[in-house]
Amino acid sequence: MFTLDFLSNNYKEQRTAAQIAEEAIAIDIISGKIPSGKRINEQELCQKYNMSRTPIREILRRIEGNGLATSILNRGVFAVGVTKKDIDDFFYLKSILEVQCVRWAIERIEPSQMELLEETFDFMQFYTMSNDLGKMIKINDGFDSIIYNASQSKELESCLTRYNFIIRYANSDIQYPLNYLPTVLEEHRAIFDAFTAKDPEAGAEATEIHMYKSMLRRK
Amino acid sequence: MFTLDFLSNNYKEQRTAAQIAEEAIAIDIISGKIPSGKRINEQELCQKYNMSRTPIREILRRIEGNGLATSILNRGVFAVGVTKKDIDDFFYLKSILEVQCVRWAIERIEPSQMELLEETFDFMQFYTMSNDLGKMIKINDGFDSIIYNASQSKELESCLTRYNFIIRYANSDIQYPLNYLPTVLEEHRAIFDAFTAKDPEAGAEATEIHMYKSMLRRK
DNA sequence: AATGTTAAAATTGTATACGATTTCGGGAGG
DNA sequence: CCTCCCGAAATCGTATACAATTTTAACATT
Repeated sequence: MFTLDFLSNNYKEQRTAAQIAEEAIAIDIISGKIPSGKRINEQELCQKYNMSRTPIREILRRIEGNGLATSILNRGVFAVGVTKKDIDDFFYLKSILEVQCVRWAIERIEPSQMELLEETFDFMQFYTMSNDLGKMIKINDGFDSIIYNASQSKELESCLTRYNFIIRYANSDIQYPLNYLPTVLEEHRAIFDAFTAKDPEAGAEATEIHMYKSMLRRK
Repeated sequence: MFTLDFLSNNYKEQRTAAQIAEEAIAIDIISGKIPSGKRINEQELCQKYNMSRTPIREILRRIEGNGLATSILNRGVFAVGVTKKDIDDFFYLKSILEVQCVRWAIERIEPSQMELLEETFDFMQFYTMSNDLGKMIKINDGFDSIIYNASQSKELESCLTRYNFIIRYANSDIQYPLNYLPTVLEEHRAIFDAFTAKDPEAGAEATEIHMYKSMLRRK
């Protein structure tokens, strides 16, 4: 039925146990379940995720590479948490980078991606009418990731994906006012229209407005 | 003699063999010595850096976390190179982020950091007079890193540091015109003046100009 | 009580071993 | 000559072993 992967609930990428554990550990650090600065004990993780130290250590190195931990020689790896201020920074940087992302995406988007974006926007209209918040949140993410991809900038895409991941799990909740769905639809429509008009500056401006209003919706 | 660490040649952080190997491998990927997409053989690295597979694999995981490699289950890790277009992106993103960085730095800088910045700018004037390009390049980096630090944004600091690292080793050479030193000094003076005047918007504008001219100086 | 010492326990860093999977190359069959 | 199959070699992922370092906790000294 759906041509858009991210709408399907059953859709799951094949992931190894190590990848699952990595995401879980990353979320634990971001959410503060593992407190910032705390030494992360390898043995505990071995027991918790039922693996030997070798894969656990590799996971920790990857997390370190992602900036969520630092290691000190012979003393282990320490969680690097995400403070309230960090989240503010991430939001601000996200808004700056999304503006540039939309600008590039409008300049560089390919026909197949444009089709996907059109299809996605149709779904957004549909879910706004049917008042389905859950589906809407999901498809918003899909809308964003198409744009990230269309920008053809690996760096922008990975930065923004990372920011969204951190923002999501750092319990920085969002207020959903009563008219949230139609409001956000109109914000997206402005961006979408800039894509159909192939007008990067209009897209940048619409994104700036959307980002500003998103920040206001934060608790 | 020097109170500024980064001016001393003998100054070297204590680093483990693994950290040295990691940087070397990262540079090999960035510079293209390890071609993009090539599978990275663990055994070869073991021989080259004289370690067993365990630490080599951990290094590769960290590099993976930094986006310079991807791994495919049971097939190994593959270099993710930096294309000419990637460098263009990095330059562009760097200029956007440095503008914000200066804005925040002027808002947030602490007295001790301001002293350091003043001291550093004095050295810049001195090395411009004595026409010492090598020292000037070094102290420019120092000037930048003080500002990165003063922005009090971990994310900005790590992003910009990474961009500079990649730009440096991706053989994207810079042209040094005859009047390079005095020209760049004036660009920096405009930024420095904004710090003394505590005027974030003036700093942002001066940085935008500086970034724009830096991009023009690229080959 | 506070401080310094020291030996045991815990933890990290590295090497090695081994099963599982992939890659490679030669030979059979078309 | 090309394709397919299959066994050997190479390579990867994980477990385990052991050396090096740090942490701890008890004890002695002041």
